[in-house]
Amino acid sequence: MPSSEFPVPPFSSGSQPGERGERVLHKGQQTKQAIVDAALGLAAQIGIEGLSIGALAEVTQMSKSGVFAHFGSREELQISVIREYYARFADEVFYPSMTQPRGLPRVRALFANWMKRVAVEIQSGCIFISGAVEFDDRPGPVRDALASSVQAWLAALYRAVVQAKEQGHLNPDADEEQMAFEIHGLILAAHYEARFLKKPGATERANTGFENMLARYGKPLAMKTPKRSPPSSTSSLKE
Amino acid sequence: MPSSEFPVPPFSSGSQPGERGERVLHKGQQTKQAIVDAALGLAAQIGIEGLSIGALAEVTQMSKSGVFAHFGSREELQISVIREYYARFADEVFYPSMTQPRGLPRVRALFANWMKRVAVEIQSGCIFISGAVEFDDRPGPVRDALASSVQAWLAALYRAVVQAKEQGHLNPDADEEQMAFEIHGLILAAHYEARFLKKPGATERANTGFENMLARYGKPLAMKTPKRSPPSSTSSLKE
DNA sequence: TGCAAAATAGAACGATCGTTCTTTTTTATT
DNA sequence: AATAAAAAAGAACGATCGTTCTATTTTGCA
Repeated sequence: MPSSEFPVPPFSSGSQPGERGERVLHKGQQTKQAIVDAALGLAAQIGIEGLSIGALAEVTQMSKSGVFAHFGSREELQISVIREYYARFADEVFYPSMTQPRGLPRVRALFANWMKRVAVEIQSGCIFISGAVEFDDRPGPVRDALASSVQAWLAALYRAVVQAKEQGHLNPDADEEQMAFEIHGLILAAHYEARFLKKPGATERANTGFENMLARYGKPLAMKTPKRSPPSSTSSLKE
Repeated sequence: MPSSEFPVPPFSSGSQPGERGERVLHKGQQTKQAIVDAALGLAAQIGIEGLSIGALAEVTQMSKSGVFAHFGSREELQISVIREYYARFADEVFYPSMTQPRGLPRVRALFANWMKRVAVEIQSGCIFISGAVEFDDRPGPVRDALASSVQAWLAALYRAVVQAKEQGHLNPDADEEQMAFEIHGLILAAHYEARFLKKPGATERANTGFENMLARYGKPLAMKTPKRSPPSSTSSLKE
């Protein structure tokens, strides 16, 4: 029961064909993957709502109905895109950070990897941000997939902060939820000012803000004397 | 030359009819105002891009062409909405804060009034946020109107922080741009977590973050001895 | 190699979009 | 009250949207 896992993809997935037992890689599934890839790039730029089957057919050099047949509805296409985005986010940000030891190092890694991704998304766009705006007032399965994805990620970040405090890397009165909130704010501000306002130096400001935050919440330097760290039952850095 | 003014509305307004000399209030102008009002409410919910003339005609009980005639194009309608939103933002957040004395009190007022507005926008939506996402990749006059509006506001916030440092209310090595950036992040995080994720307590977290920030950047308590404040040439709180 | 199944294409649907043009109604002024 | 101007309505346009249905092509397996 490894608690370090990124929560099981929080999608009420309608039993995706081909994800279960079958070993044969049918042609349809690989073109479907190609469509999702193209849709992801398109959705990052113009948003999940802006995603149209016609434009997607043009990009993939297919017919509208050919594209459509793989999903059965636009909503299912949108959810597939969110699922793919979620998986990549986990691969690029979450899992690499898990190689770092629990506590502050892992929190730092999560933030650093997140920022590395933000630097790219300043050009390409971030679905978790644009989607939040598009679906904040629009209930339905797409919104649910989006919200549960974001919540899974923010929960993972929060858990890492909690562990940092447990490890004694943070001030005992540090509020973990508050820290996660402020980190989130730094990312959002960087994205806003860089991608929309095209203001330079936004990512550096986010990094500075993160360091400032750690200086505030981190163990005060006066107490930096190495006292015996409480031996964690499950030692080492695995989880 | 009052430098405290919210910058002249940064719109390359094509000489709005009726805004100049004429005293007579023609019927058309007041229905146009009614349309803009309705459009503002609609745009806050579904976004500036989601704004459609058909839906707007339904809300205002008019014909599509009747609505359209007042603007000549959808873009001009969108810009009118942004202009209106900008004016209301100035009236609700900026001008009331200017009654506070220059320095930290005014910065606090700006943030407090901003948060007061955010509390409402969590229900109704914020055009400066949704618009940023919608137009971060879409050049044109609408984007220009939006960006210059946001920049004018952020510049006003920045100026207030600079003044706070000038007044000796902040640490001498406090970075004003960094502070404005972090404040912006707090607002964005509050909006994101409250409006999209429906997580409770987001506005309180933003307030806490603001206080934390002031505790970090503010004058250290040790120096709290009331030294003669440098007499400002233009005394009092007017500007 | 043949043949069923899967994958893709093509055409058409109703709906909505912004916009244009024409006609009718309302307003403001003499 | 008459009249010209302004405001609003109505109808239609081409385009795009998601979706459905049918036909064609491609694939994978016997």
